[in-house]
Amino acid sequence: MSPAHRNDGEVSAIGRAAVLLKEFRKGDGALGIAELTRRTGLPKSTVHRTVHELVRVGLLEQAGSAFRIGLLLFELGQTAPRANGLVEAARPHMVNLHDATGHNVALAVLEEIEVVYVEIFRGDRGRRLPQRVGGRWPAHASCAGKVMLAFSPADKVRGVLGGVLPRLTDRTLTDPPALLAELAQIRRSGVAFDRQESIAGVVGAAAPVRDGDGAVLGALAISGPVGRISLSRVDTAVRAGALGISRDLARGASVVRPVLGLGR
Amino acid sequence: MSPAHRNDGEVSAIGRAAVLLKEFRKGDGALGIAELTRRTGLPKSTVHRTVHELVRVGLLEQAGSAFRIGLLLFELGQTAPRANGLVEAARPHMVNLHDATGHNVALAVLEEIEVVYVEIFRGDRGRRLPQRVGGRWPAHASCAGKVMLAFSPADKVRGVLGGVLPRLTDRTLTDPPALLAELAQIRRSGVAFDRQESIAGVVGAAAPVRDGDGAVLGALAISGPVGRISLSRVDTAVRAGALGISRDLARGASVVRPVLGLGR
DNA sequence: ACCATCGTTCCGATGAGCGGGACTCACCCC
DNA sequence: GGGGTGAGTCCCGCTCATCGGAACGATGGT
Repeated sequence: MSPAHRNDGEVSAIGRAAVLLKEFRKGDGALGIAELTRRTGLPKSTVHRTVHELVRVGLLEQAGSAFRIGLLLFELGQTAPRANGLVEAARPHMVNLHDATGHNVALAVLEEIEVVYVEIFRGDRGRRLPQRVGGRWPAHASCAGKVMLAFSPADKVRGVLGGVLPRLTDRTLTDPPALLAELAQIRRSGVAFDRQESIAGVVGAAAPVRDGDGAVLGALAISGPVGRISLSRVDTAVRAGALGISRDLARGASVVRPVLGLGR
Repeated sequence: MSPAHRNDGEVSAIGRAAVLLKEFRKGDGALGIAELTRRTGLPKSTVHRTVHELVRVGLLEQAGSAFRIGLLLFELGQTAPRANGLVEAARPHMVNLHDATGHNVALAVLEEIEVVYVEIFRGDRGRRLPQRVGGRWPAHASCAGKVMLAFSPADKVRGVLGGVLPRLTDRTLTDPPALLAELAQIRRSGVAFDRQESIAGVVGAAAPVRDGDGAVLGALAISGPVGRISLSRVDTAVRAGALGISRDLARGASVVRPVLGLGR
């Protein structure tokens, strides 16, 4: 009822729980009740009750008087199907690319207006890159994101362009017409480049990974420090890698697990 | 109020949500409303409402008329702190062991009466093993579980012995006194063996991984098909590997992230 | 045309969740 | 010692979101 609207429109108990869980994405480790209260703006007693409930069901775990992600979440996250089949098919190709180039090799999927990295092999100089497996990045400011947007239905792209496009570097494309032109160009060439649009001093290239029906499931990207990486050379490598993954996905057909049950 | 008690004592909305989420651990991919209703025993309309709420907050995602783990869960699972620092420290040592032996190399932590595998490198013949990253296994029927139990406080062990100890093979230790004697022996030797106690035809050895204070954080295990793996030889390798990881953990001290922020 | 099974929607009753506020510690600084 | 600050915990009356039985529409196999 307060005129100021909440973070999201969270009314349900589950919504509040999700708001609390999301605070742990930033990877700050363990958080206390007061810290969560401050960050979420929820009433302290609500945070207290909800967090303890989350501990009871195993989604969080208690470490002293602070709380952190529980192993149940780790367990559930490992079974995320969209990531799973894709990563398994991609890994060998990613290793090859990583060995051959020595640069950062990443696999990402598109979620709303952001990309989520599902696997990363870091290059020699890549230890300091902020991208993490499971982390997010604005789609318009990443070659992986741009290539996935380029092959997305128009309404999805419109959704991205509708919001504000954060400017991460002075080269980030934040102008909708410019971005649309770039996407059209990517659609023609089949590859997207990041020319210091995400991080100053870092460039990269990305190509789409498709399933047997041609639908784009994700993107393979190679990136590295400007000067130490040749985009024209990486261009073909990343295309070949993405095609290889796509072919394996089409052959393996069943994105379903090849694992045997033995329940539990 | 029904005399028959539910699966767990779930009364809260969060509890019901967790019951639903746990159904996805088995890795069956996408589940429909009716399927979830059947498995959980919850009323259909409750399942419907709760699942759609979970989709709204991003914990699940909708694929046609079925539902599956959402990327938010993948993301949260990746930040599970207990697993994270440990895996990062362990990975190089695990790769070495894997290259040197060609057998399955696994890293596990203890949660209640089960182990959770946080990283696995499969050996040549290991494709068919049912253990998965993020999967669980009864602690008493695994060398990794036994070695962690051996160095756990007595009341934790009592909790394990209190319940029923499932018999996975005809060699599984299910007799509390026998198991206690085994744990004492492990405490003396510092290494635990699995002599076809978890899976017929598979043997292995495990050693504890400790932090700087000597507290046991997890266990490193090597396993392989009986006959193709020599326990006496693997014994020393797994001890050395576990010590190496422990040393790196103590040096790296801060189990905290070395990553730079760049929020979101 | 029938039946089975799916997902969806409705709606009255109720109790779980809500949250303001009070409480208890532990700690630090006058 | 006294007073402040900020932590986690607890209480309790109000109320609104949750609950779940039941009805509904869509689908598809026989």
